Amino acid sequence: MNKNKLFQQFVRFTTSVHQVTYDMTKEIRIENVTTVQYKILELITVSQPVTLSEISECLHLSLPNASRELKKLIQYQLCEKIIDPNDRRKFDIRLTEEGTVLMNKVFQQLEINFQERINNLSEPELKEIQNAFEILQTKFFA
Amino acid sequence: MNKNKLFQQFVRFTTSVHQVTYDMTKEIRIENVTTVQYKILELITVSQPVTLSEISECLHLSLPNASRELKKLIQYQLCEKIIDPNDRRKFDIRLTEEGTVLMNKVFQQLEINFQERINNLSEPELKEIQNAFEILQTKFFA
DNA sequence: TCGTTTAGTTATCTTTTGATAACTAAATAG
DNA sequence: CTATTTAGTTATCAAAAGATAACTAAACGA
Repeated sequence: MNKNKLFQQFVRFTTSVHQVTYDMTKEIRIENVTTVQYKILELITVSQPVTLSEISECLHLSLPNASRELKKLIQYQLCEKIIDPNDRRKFDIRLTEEGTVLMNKVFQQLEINFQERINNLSEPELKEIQNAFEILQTKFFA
Repeated sequence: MNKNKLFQQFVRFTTSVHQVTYDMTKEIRIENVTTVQYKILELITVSQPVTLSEISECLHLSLPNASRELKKLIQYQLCEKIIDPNDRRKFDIRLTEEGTVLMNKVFQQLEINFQERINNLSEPELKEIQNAFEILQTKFFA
């Protein structure tokens, strides 16, 4: 196996992934919510409940900056803190009712964009793609 | 095929890709070069020669902002304009000697990071990965 | 030739993001 | 019980990135 060729393929591939995910999300813009704030919402949505430290780590934000941005999302009533009874320094963060409704809409739109992309593919092709996701996820992007 | 499951797999997958590419590039920091400027350098490197409009479009920068950032890269002598003789409004952008040396180093480092990731994989696994890249690139992220 | 479009520039302003210091309050460890 | 660590906050400053208006100069089209 030519590992340099594989590397070049990897570079092209990741570029495409970034391009496509950008295109799929670019139309999604929530009022008053900046890019970073949206990323936080996305993270909460998929791994709720989450602590501030986790947000900070996953999104590579300093704790002060994560705290500041979260504060705004709480002001907008899109998420809320639930203090951990076992450790009152910590708290879990969840979407509010309103935030849940909003993020459901967002993910529905995302899924529509996704379905459009795979619309013209045959059943065996879909199987291939599923398989490819799985292989890369477990063996490379683990 | 359960398309909703596939969508969820896609979401997890793209998250991982972003995570891994972030980790692989985070240590790379060129003096005085900001994130956007680095993105521009990367683009020039892989698709040289390139026009300002192409940079603007590919990186989703307005033309004025792209122009401003490019100007700085030219000041740092990392790239240069080559005016198109057929259309003197346009120009091609290329890396300078110095820029080429720098970006070679960057890509070498990237490749080292990449090789480390695939180090523990067997030859058949590498083949699988190569195949997975190819399928996703041609059938999904095209 | 003249108006229009294209490609890019310059200047300016705002918003967003990043960094850091100094802080509180709770938990934990010796 | 005290010292330290952990988890997060608040305030402040600086840098980066985004948006827009007004511009130049070349090319193009009728």
